[in-house]
Amino acid sequence: MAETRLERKLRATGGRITQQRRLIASILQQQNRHLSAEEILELARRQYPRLSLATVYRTLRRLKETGLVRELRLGDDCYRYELERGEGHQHMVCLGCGKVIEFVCDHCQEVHSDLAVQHSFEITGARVKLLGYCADCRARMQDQTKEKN
Amino acid sequence: MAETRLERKLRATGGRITQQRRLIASILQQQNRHLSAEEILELARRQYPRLSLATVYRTLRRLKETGLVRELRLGDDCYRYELERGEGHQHMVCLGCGKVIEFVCDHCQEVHSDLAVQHSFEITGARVKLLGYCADCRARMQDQTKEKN
DNA sequence: TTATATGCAAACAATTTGCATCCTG
DNA sequence: CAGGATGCAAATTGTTTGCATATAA
Repeated sequence: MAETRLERKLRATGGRITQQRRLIASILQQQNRHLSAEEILELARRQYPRLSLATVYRTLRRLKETGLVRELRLGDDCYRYELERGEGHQHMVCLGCGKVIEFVCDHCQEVHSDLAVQHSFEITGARVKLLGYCADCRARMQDQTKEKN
Repeated sequence: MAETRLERKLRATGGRITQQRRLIASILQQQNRHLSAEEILELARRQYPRLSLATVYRTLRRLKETGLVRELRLGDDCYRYELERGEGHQHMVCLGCGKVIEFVCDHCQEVHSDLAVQHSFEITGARVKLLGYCADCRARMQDQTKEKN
């Protein structure tokens, strides 16, 4: 259970297990996608209306420090959070519609390791973000071009 | 000359060539590293003291749109800007001292292209950010551990 | 019981915007 | 000369913090 993992990690860093923390962790687990603090707040308030945004941020920071949560930027100016799943997935972000496509790339990881050795750098985390256009948006752009002719 | 390239690009998108824009572009060119808007302002004001931060941001946005400038996030909560050099370099960011190591990785680009094909995604830009610790910081951490013994 | 977590409101920092004025084309 | 660009100050947005209160251990 993620609950157990959460509790273990929190206790290991001298933290307490509160309703709020459990709730936020469970939301990240259920949704299984990069949520913003605001989105987490909204979802969490359905079950616990008095939750504050400050607590969401504080909890996310804590979970990030324990390594349970991964923090990223996808292009809209806010941090996004997702449960660390350990498979090191990465993201493609469509500049047309904002859609985010996840992918796992073992090959990337090998290349990164090689680079790290070359620069005597020790990698603790990698962020790959491919910007561009998804198939749908490209199709839409095609259509619009046709219309004009 | 970059001046010419700047002028061409700006005109192509219906923009005007002003002292401020020229200055900001030349700073990015000379410094040849990821600067924040504040840093650019500070450098620019040495030559043109009445420059405003708003103009810096507006100019950077414009240069980004024309493809002359690349915008990135390196971990300190502000955007950083660098002249688009076309060789698609990427960054390692040291979590200890903030140092940024640049690297060029042709192999990465190949892998990204393959991924794009697989997901029928069209890549217009790639951001790879490797987080971790540089050699200096690791050495320092070693020393500190020794001290305690 | 006591230190950690919370909620609320206020504080902050980075970026954007409205508007009168300036200047390029 | 007209419309885009600038400077200034005010506004916005996302995130953090201070403090009194609540709660897990």
